[in-house]
Amino acid sequence: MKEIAPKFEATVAEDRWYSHWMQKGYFRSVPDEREPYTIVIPPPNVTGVLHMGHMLNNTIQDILIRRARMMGKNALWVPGTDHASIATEAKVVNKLKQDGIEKSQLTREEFMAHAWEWKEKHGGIILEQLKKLGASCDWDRTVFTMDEARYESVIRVFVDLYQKGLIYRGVRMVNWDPKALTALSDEEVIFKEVNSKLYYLRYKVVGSDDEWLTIATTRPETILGDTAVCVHPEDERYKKYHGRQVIVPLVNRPVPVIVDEYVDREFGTGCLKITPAHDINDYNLGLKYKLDTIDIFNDNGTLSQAAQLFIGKDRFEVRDLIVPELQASGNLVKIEPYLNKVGFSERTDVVIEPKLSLQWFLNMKQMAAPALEVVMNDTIAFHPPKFKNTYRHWMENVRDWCISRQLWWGQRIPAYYLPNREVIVANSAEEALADARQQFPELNLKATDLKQDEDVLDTWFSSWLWPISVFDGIRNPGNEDIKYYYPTNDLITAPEILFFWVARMIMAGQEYRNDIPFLNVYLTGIVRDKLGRKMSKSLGNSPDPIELMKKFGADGVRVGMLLTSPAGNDLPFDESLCEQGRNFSNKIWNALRLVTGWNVDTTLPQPEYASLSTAWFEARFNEALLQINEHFDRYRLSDALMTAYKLVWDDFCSWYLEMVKPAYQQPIDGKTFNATAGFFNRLLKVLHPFMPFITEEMYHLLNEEVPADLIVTEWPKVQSSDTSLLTRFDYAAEVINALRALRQEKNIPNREPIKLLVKKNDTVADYTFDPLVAKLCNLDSIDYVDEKPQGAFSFLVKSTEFYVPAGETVDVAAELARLEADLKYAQGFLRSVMGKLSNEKFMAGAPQNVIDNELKKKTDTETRIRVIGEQMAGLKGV
RNA sequence: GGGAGCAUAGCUCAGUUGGUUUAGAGCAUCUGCCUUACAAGCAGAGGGUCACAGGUUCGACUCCUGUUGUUCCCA
Repeated sequence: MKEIAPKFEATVAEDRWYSHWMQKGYFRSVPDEREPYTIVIPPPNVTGVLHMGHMLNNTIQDILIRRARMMGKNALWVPGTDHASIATEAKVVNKLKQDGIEKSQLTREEFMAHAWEWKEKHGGIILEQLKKLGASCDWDRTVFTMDEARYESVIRVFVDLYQKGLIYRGVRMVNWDPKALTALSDEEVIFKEVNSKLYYLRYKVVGSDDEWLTIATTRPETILGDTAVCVHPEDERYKKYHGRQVIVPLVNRPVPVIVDEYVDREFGTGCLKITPAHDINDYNLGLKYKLDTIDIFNDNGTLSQAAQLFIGKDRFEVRDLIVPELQASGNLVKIEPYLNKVGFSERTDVVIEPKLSLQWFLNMKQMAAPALEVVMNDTIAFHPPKFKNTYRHWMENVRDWCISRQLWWGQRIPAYYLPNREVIVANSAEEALADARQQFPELNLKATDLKQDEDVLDTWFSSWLWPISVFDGIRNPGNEDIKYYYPTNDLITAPEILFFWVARMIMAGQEYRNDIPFLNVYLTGIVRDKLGRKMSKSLGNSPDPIELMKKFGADGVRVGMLLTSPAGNDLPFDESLCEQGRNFSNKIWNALRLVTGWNVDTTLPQPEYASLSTAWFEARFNEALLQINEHFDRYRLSDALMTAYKLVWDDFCSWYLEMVKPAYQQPIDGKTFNATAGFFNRLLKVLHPFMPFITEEMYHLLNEEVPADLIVTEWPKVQSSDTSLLTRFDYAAEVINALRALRQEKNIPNREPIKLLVKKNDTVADYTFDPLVAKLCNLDSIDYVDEKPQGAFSFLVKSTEFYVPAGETVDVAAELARLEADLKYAQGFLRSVMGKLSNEKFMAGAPQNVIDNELKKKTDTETRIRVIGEQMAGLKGV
């Protein structure tokens, strides 16, 4: 007998076990002869702090890793962080601003020094927080997307793809962030509905006295860049203007009326102004009709010289200023309220300005085809598979990837410009110089003649190499780690980055390893609040994960996160989920207190009820373990957890422990105790991936001598057992439940023993569990009778009648009402069975086993109806 | 506007090639219990026209069509 604290002190135990595991090096993995099991973490941003999305995502990864470790695999979970160009640079710029320093005052080198300082100070916070959660990452392998190996890998890949002709530089319409002063990828633009206005403006037709074309626009300030207006070729209203010119208001520029089917005749007036420099569709029309392109904006969103008017003023200020001027000039027809979608920068939240600029692009077509193929043919399995559709849609319509960003924090593009405007792409300035000298010996180039591109690469251009670069597989493709761990097994991430991360990793894998980067992609949902809103810092609707873990324990929170989050489904988070997790911790803790509190007397023989109980639980455990393994194999982690939860709470605690529990202050026999402790150990193993801390603690409390810590013990194996006990137990459980209900209904206290009489009808009675029924229901005796006894309460299980002799009079009316309800149900059920059996087509068409089953239902139900009828007759006859 | 997904109990979800009772679980709700591991608990109970309308089939939550609602992606 051992004294166990009445409550599990989560915080203390968590710190203690985590450092113990670390000190023992259990998370460490090096290649050996075992089968590897690998996960690379989706690297969190260095700017980030742990949020609920990370909690969900990393809990899942830890569960998979811990189970794999227990299954004897060489399990490796590689941690690391992402440099997050835009977000980090913004943070550093803000921080400097607070210190009174403008980025523009600094050299690139000075700024980078500040940025690294910031990273060293704040960049590791999130990894420390993951340790609180129990994340069993191999911390010795922690990497960063901008550390030396990763930086160099990115540069090499850029050079390689450039040499393969897949990277090119071109003028394109990009999403320009006028605050961050950088181009953004399409994925970094968030469209929001905005209440704006639709301005109707009339343009005078050249060579007419009073003929006008009226256009509708949400951006009147952009008319300064107009170089055409466009109408639909079939639009009767405008046919007479084909080939004419109109005058752009205020700047009085004559522009052509062009004709194209792109125009939506129903929208606005059916007449569209064309501003090729500031709208992607207009840009394409501009290319098609060789229109002039007038860029009226500066990089910071103010108007440029080219606009002629309002020079230097902000675009939104100009929108307000230009309207009265248009009114004064007689060009404003009307203004209507209008709801439209406007793109905002994900990082700075300013309105995106479509802008023409010179950027670096990666051609995606060629790489997309094989990447699509491996997903469609399930070489890489998506969980759940419904995301294959979305993936295909994107991959079939893939567009070139703008990989340059006008920032400093990131991998600087290794392109070097020569005085003659030629460009050399090389791994280093030295190589570039050598290369340039060879190509242009006449220039007599010095190192200072080469000017490196000012821009850096998109952060995803380093993330897409992650499963390879964490093992240094770009620089050293033959190294032991990459050969052993790649391809990795499972990737756990959110569907929202399926394209710009997952798809690109698949492409990079095929390009640089000629192999997929992972076998399975598990897509988590989004953690939402009760109102269904995405949790976000700006809404302030996200609980602090660290506080949650303090309150409910890391195990409780892990269980809470998993309870209602099947793959691919959003998780409507509520603290009560963690509370449920905490309650479960408390439940198993108390079960431990019960079992360790028993006095064991090895001289005692094992009672019959106890040997039955252990045989039954053995069968039940194996049945559940089989299901749990299946759920894991199918990545149904919520279901695996729920199966374990019910196995522990219902089967082990509510049934089994009550079944074997010795009488108050009585000792338990050694055989039963050992069996119980054995079950408990196996249950702890099954729970360990979900609740690592409390299970490790309990494992040590339960066992006097622990050969190995729970974290590295073997996952239980399914053993053969007497499965017939399961159905026989279910029957006994029905009897027990009926007896408990009877006691409650008739107010018979538990401590008052009762007698049970059994009248079997047709079916052979099963005596197996009689000793247990007797123990759990405090029965004096169980007797089998042929005749219905008088003056007794009765109930039916299947078609067997059970009687409990009543000390008082039986409420005949109540008993009859209950039987009447039973009868009605049975009769209704029989009707539906008979409906099938009397249907000739059913008899002809249904398979034999289905027909047999219906026939069995028929005889069973008929017997039951007969028995109920007899009971009712008996009651009426009294 | 184009595409995809989803719709089962108050909530979150299972329901595996159509046939194991007249559809299950967890939570929540209600009723009774401080019974000696656990009130963070125990013992029970109620709760669903499987979104709607058709169709295929001996048989539909499951397959097909349409409608409505909803979410996401793309424009």
